[in-house]
Amino acid sequence: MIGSNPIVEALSAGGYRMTGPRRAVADLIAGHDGHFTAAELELAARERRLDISRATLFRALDLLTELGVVERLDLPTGEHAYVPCAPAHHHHLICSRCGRATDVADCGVAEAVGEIARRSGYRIDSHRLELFGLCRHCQAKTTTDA
Amino acid sequence: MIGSNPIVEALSAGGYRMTGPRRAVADLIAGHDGHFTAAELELAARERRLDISRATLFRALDLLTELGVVERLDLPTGEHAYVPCAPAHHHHLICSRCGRATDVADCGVAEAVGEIARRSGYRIDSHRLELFGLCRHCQAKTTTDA
DNA sequence: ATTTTTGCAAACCTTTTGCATGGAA
DNA sequence: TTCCATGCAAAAGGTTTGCAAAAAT
Repeated sequence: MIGSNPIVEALSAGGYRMTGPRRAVADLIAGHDGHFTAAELELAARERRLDISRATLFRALDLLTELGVVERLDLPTGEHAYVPCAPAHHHHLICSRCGRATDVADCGVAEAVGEIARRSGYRIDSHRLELFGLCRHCQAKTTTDA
Repeated sequence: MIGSNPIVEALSAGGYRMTGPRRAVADLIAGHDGHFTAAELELAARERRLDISRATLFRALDLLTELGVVERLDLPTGEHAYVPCAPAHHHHLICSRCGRATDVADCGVAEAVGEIARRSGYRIDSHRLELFGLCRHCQAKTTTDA
């Protein structure tokens, strides 16, 4: 967990100052592989006695979203959550149980989108696909632990 | 605009009471073919001197969402919006300029989703695809009127 | 030294809730 | 007449902002 953190790297690559709070947020996120809400992150920070004000936390999340190392997504419940991810186009596959998010390559989505464009006459500029289900691990554990 | 309104129908089919506010919301939505936020709908109601309290408006939107005649979606900006739609699985193609939303049939998305499931090992329970672009009409009007 | 970032606290915006009143069936 | 739905107003979230102090370059 010590060592290169892609988020830290993105910050310095972007010319942003490396501050305590930002580093803390970066580490918090890096040590977390599911999606998380701002509130959850705040709680995690408090538990580890990292003192980050809410405003700073939101500002950091905004920044990281802009840098593309984190993406904001909308859960089916309407909650806003964030997932760490590589700054490239991809889709998110989210486990409804453990919250783990996996980046998904295209797998034919682009083609389908092209077909939709053709049929509708729209010029499609962007699309967002969010997939929800159970990861392999959680399927195996049937409905055991929380 | 007088006559059958699918929203009104869905309400009565669902066994809900047909009240003034609900009818007003139904008409407001039916007379609007783009997406809209709760705030926009509230404004529209006020302009037409329809007196609907905010609480009622939100309650109506919830109800209509449950009935599946309206769907809540998340714009790229993070705003919550609603679109009127048929109660079946489909995707939304949204014009970034005029806000009009079109329901889109599958066009190969299901296959792509299947492929993603196969490769990832996830059991995919649901997915949501939102497409953003310019409708034919707005493409034609290049960048003219708002 | 300069510029960015932070923390605080208040403001804001959106959505929800409790409860008494009013309206549909 | 009996429930369901509404309005109000307050509360509850979630997120943003202004500004002075603190920290990074």
